[in-house]
This record gives sequence, C-alpha cells and structure tokens, in this order.
Amino acid sequence: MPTRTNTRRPLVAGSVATTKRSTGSPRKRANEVIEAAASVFALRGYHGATTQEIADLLRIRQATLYYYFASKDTALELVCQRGVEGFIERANEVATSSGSAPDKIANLIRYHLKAFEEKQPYVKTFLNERKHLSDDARKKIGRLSRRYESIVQNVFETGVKEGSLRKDLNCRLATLGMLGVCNSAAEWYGKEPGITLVAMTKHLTQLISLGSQCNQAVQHSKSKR
Amino acid sequence: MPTRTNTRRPLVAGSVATTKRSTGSPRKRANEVIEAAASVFALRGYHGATTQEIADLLRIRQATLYYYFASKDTALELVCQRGVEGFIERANEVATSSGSAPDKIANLIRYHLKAFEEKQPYVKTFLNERKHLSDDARKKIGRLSRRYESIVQNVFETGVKEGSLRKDLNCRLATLGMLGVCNSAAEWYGKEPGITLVAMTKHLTQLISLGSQCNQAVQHSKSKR
Amino acid sequence: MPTRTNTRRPLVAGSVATTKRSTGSPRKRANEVIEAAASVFALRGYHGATTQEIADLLRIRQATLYYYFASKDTALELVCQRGVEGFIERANEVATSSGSAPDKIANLIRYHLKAFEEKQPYVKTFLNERKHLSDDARKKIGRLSRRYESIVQNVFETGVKEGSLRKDLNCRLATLGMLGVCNSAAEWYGKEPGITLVAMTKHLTQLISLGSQCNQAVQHSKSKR
Amino acid sequence: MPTRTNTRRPLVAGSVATTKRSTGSPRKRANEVIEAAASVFALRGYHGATTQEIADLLRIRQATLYYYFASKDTALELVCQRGVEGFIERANEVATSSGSAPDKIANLIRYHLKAFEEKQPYVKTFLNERKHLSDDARKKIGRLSRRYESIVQNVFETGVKEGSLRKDLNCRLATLGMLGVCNSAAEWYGKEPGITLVAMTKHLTQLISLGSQCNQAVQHSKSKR
DNA sequence: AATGAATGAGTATTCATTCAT
DNA sequence: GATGAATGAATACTCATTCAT
Repeated sequence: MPTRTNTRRPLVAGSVATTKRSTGSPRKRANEVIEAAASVFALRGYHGATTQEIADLLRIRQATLYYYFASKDTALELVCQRGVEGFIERANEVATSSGSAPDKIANLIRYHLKAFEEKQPYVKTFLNERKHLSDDARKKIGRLSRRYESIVQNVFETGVKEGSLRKDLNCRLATLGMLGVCNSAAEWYGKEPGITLVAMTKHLTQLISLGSQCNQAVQHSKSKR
Repeated sequence: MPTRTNTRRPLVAGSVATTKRSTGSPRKRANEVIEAAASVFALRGYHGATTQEIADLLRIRQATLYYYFASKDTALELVCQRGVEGFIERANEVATSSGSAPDKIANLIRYHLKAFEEKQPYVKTFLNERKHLSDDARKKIGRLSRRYESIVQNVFETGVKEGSLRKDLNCRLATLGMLGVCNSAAEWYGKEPGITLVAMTKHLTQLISLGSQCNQAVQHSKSKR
Repeated sequence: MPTRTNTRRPLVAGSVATTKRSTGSPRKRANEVIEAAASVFALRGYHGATTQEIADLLRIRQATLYYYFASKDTALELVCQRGVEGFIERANEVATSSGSAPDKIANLIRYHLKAFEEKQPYVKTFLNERKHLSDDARKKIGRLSRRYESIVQNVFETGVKEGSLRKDLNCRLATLGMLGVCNSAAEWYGKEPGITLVAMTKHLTQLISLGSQCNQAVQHSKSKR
Repeated sequence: MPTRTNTRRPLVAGSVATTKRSTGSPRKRANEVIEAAASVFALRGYHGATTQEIADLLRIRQATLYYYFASKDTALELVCQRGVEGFIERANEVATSSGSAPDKIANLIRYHLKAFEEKQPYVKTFLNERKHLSDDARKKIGRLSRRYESIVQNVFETGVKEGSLRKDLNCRLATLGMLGVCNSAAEWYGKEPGITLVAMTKHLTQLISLGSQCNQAVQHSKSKR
C-alpha cells in the first residue's frame, strides 16, 4: 500500500461517538467485526479463512469489512494483539505477589487457562497463526510473547534459587513445557467432555509444577538410548 | 490475491531436497517430492503453501509435481500419513513391554520426541494441518491418532491400577497433557539453543510422568479462586 | 484493486485549497471543491484519481463531496469546461483585432500560454482527460475546442491570403503544430528552471509563426526517404 | 510482492524455443500480448485500461495474461520501454552524421515522426502514461528520455555555435518546442485526413527548424504584456 | 519423466456512490 | 452542510490443475 494520507479512518479501536445504527454503537460493531475475524481465523487458519466467511458471520457485505479494518493482514494483527494482551499483566501480578514458587506456578497456570475460556479464538489464532503476520507485526508481537515467557521462567528460576523447586530443574525447558501443556489445551478445551477449567488447572498443576519437587528414580529409563 | 505483506524467504537454497537432483530410482524421486511438500506445509501451513514453492524447492516445474501426486490435497494426506505412521507401532511395543508404568511413560516420551528429530516436517504438518484434510482422509487419520492416544492412556490407567501411579490421576488429562508437552516441542525443537533430544526427554519425563507419583501440598493454591 | 506499486505522494500539505477552510460563501466553497478536483485530475489522471484524494485535499470526508457535485463524472466535466472557457473569447478578440497575421499569431500564443499560468490544472485536465468524458460531454466540449481551432486556423488562412504568410503554408498543419507546441508547455511549464512565460512566448513565437515567412532551402533533406 | 524465487519465468523477452501452438511461436505470442497491452493503454490510459480488455483483444482469458507478464505495472513498463527504444540510437546516428544543423534537425523530426507510424501505441503510451510507472521504472525510463532530449538539444547548440542557427536561439526551448510539436502529432496522426508522414515532416520542419534562421521583426508584439 | 501454455474459480481489495441522521 | 456506515460492481492477481507434446 502506498503512503497515503487517509481521512477515512477505520475505527477498529474506534471513536467514542455513539450513533445507534443497525446493531449498536460503532465501537461495539467494530468489536464484533474483529471477533468474527478471530473466530474464522481460529477455525480455518489465516490462509484458509476468507473475508467472505467473516462477512457472512456478521451478515454484512464483504466490502463493508474494509470499513473496519484496512486489510486481512491487519485484522490478523488485531486479533493476535488481543490474543496476547493481558497475559503479561497477569503474569506480572502473580510473579510479584507473595507466595512460594509452586504456588505462583499454579496461579500462572490458572490464569493462562482462564484466558482460553475468555477469549479462545483470539488466543488460538495468536498461537497458530502468528507466523503469518507481517514482519513488523510479528516482531512486535514476538517481543510481547517473549516477555511473557521470561516472566514465567523467572518464577521457575527464583523457585530453584529459593529451594522451593528442585536444584537440577532446567528452567528453560520447564517454562516451555509448562506453556506447551497449557497451550495444547487450545486444541481440546471445549471438546473433551467432562473436563472443566478447574479440573484442568488442578491436574495440570499436579502434572507440572509439583513434579519438580520430587526426586524419584525413573532415571534408569534415560540411559537406554 | 493482491497486496501480500508477509515476507517469504525463498526456501530454495540449502534444503536437502534441492542439492542433488536425484538421478536415482523413480521411487526415490517420489520420496523427495513428498519430502518437499512436507517442508513447505510445515513452514507455511497447508493453505499458505503453494505448489510453486514445492516445485521451486525441487527445482522442477510446477506441472511436474502432478506426475507424483494427484492433487495438493492428496499430498497433504500423504504427508500426514507419514507423520502418524510409526507412532502406534512403537507405542504398542512400549505398552506391551515389561516394566513399570513410569518407565513406560518415559519411553513413550522418548520415542515421541525422537519422531520429531526423524521426521519433523511430517509430524509438524500432521499436528497443525490435519484439520485441512478432506473429510475422508481426516477421519482415517483421526482414527490412527485416537488409537495412539488410547494406547498411551492405557499405560496411565494400568499404572494407576497397579499402584505405580497416583490413585487420583486423571488419566485422560494426563494423556492429553503429556502429548501436549511433547507436541509443543514441535514449535521450538531445533530453535532453542543447547537443548538436545536427550535433555528434553530427561526433563520432560521428570516434569510429567514422575510428578504424578508425589503427593505434595501446593493444594492450598487451588482454593484461592 | 490489489498491488499498487506507484508512490502517491499525499497532496494534502501545502496546496492552496487546503490551507484555509473557507468559511466564506457557499459558492466559494464549491469553487474550492472543483479546484481540488482539477488538481487531482491533473496530477493523477481521471482514472488514477480517487474521490478520497480530492476530499483529503479539502480536509473533508469523501461523502461530503457529493454535496458539491453529482458524480466524479460531472466533476470532470466541470473541470474541463473551465479548462476550455475563455479560449474562444480571447481568440476571437485577437482574430477580429487589427494587425498582421503574424502579429495575431503571436498574440494567440501569448494568450494560450497565459491560460496555463492562470488555470494550469484545468487546462491540463482538459487536454489529457477529456477523452474520458461521457459521450455527451465530450461532444459538447469537442465542439468548443474545434471552434477554437478553427478561429486559429482562420488567422493562418487569412495571413496566407493577405500575403503576410508564406503561400505554401499548410494551414491545418500550422494550426495543429502551433497548438501542439503551446500545449506541450503544459508538461514542462513550471518545471523548467528559468523559463518564464514571457520568454516562452517570445521564443515559441519565433519558432513558429515567423518561420512560416521564410523560404529556406533545407528542402533537400526531405527527399531522402 | 514478496521476494520469490520463481521458476516460472514469464517469457516476455522470451525463450528461443519454437513450439507451435495456437497462434505461433511463444516469442510471437508474448509479443502479441504486449502489443495488445500497448493498444489498450494508448486508448484508455493506464488506469482506464482493464486487463480484461487486453485479454479480450487477444481472445484469451484474463488469467493467461499473467503467464506473459508479472503485473499490469510491468506491462506498462514493457510498453514504455519499447516506446522509447530506438529514439536514442537514431538520434545519435543523425547527430554524428555530417550535415548542417538544420539538416540534422529535419532528420530528427523525420525519424521522430516515423516512430509514431511504426509503433504508435507504444510511443503514445510512453508519452501519456509514463507518469504512472513505478518509481524505479519511471526513473530508468526518465533517464533514457532525458538522454534523447540532450542529443537533440546538442544539435541545436552546435548549430548556434557554428552559425547555422540564429545566435539568440534558446536551445532548451527550441528542443522542448520541437519535441512538443512532434509529440502532439500523437494526438492527431492518423485522424487528420490527408496528412501524410511526408507532408508532416516537410511542414513541421519548415515550421520549426528553418524558422530559427530568419530574424524577422514581429518583435513588437512581445512588448504588449 | 517433464513441461509450456492455458484456464476456472476464487480472493482480497478498491472505489464511487447512497442515505439516514 | 456534513458525515458515518454501508454496499455493488468492479478489478488485478493467484493458484491448483490440465493437457498436448
């Protein structure tokens, strides 16, 4: 797109004005548009998604979408943005709170899983489709997700230092592993019958953070290969 | 399609498939073609991939691909097939072997991770792109992956019954969680410096399977919210 | 439309129409709108121009334009209209004045060139974009420009008859040629450093009208082909 | 468009191979495509032209065009390229030939006009649409046209130095003027009845180059304003 | 075994225009 | 007078696929 002074501003993070038209306030409408985009991106993947499908979901014409965002590209960006936002803030709260490292980790897991419940399509899109962002956006969003990771990792490291976590814990792997399990929930959360958020939090916490304290003896299984 | 923002770094230089224009057997050539497809699917996603890019990787013309596969669709199917194959066989070996459940789980993890090393693009494609398979293929492949899951889950359940794993373990969640961590490795395996397959196996094993045996006391952290 | 390669430098900053948001009479505002349209048409061509860019220049919304004109089409018509108007009147003045044909031609040139100075975007748009007018408008405007041409041609013909211009002058070609040089000024007027209107008038007059009186001998160069 | 290693090469300046298909050799077909583009660009202007119309002219599908050129943009570039090419070479021939400046100018005019006859749509497109070229292409083509101009201007300057042209000739203006008349022929060449190339060459030569030798006295007409 | 040429069915995006407020 | 929201009709461009050679 060429440099262009554009007086027509897609109001994705919209104006405060409140004309009531069709469905509601313009801000609300803009939100619905980006919500629809998130759903379709989550379902079909970025390249598998068509703007037509997004429009259909909203019962508007395809062209109308472009009143709300500049391109499919930026729509992805907006969705991913909303997919990461909040993580850092909450992780910081947890990290700076008082409590033991295992405690904190349990909380990190809870908040992380809760995010799926609240904005599953956004988070899922962020996780699976961020690689299709434009270079600029990917960098920007990449920075955010690395910051989040490092907050988590810090909790592990502090736990090791303080003795509440096992000495020989590979904190990098623990971080990636913990986030890995949590994120894998994006695939099955809502599909597995009888698995609630609370249950997930409880069991994944057991699975992950607590294990690190014990020093059992399955070590012999590592030597075979 | 118009405005393309994303940077596509040409794959052509440097991949294995490219260097030697195998003058070998026709079967070998066919293998290279599907290998190239796997690489591109893994990198760009199914819909983001173009047959042109696959052809570029092989330094052949786009039309020539159709000598080796019937459609992009079936190429995906072939790749996914190869992505799952082996898992069941090896999991069965482990499951029917003698040894404790934790031991078996450790072995399952090792084999699962080893698969990434051996055929990363296939497995990655299977994991991320299988949703784009045709209905038939998806069902067929879905059956395989469910069979694999149930073998794993069985090991957990046997362990609980036999007492080598904690009584209150949610075996379904444990299975999903374990596979989740392992699969998340697809994202960072090869990117994280200094993380070898052996280290991953060791630490993820600690993280997962062993934790299930202990009964620690971070339980109070679950009640807060 | 997709991929747009050309750089569009935003016009907004600095044009006359922009600076003051005329609080004056409505007629004045209407004038500014058509002025803005002329600028953009002259710069980008009719089809290359967007109503958005015209609106940007005026710092109003696109929709507002339609308060001032019925369609982009009619805007072009208005601009072209203003681009031709005056030519006929002035040419008539010159033609009916007393004086020799060469004198009159010099004056025709002067007035023609002066028009660029006074309303360059209008004239330029008329010259280059009139072909995109609707059939009706093109006919109407075409009549005007043919009338102008014929006044000019008449001066040449009278000059030949009276003996103040060379007998063998092809008056049709002389007319087209003279107007051709003058109009070509639309391309470079204002871009060529150090070329004033006066200088242009003087030299183009020498180049054109006076040449017709001499009968030199480069004739041999015409036979070669 | 992203960086892309493309094995599919639009053969616009094509391969030598000669498969006979539909109309003829591939090179020939590529030529026809660019010829059609030139016609439509000349007729409608770049932005007024649609790829559909180009395809219609060739009786092929729109998509097929993209086998022959990468984008409408580059098609314009190719057309403009062909529109300028030859001018410099021929002007150089004339400039370095023996003969008086007026003689040379007459020849420059002849060749210039001949170019219209031979490739009118290309030259016309170059003249009117080059402003819509991409920045890069416009610069490249701009360099060529400035080189041509300077060759012409040199002939005028040499003529002045040698005394075969009037001392007070403004050579810059003479160049622009001469090219202006000639180029204006693009508008009416082929439309004006009874005006042949030979006649045009003869009369425009009289109009322009020869006039510069006389020193008549219409000077009084310059003072009025 | 390979490919040049061609094409159908999309697909994102643009843009003039409308209309209720 | 002005504008926010919406839309229809294009429109350039993509891409998997075919097929004769």
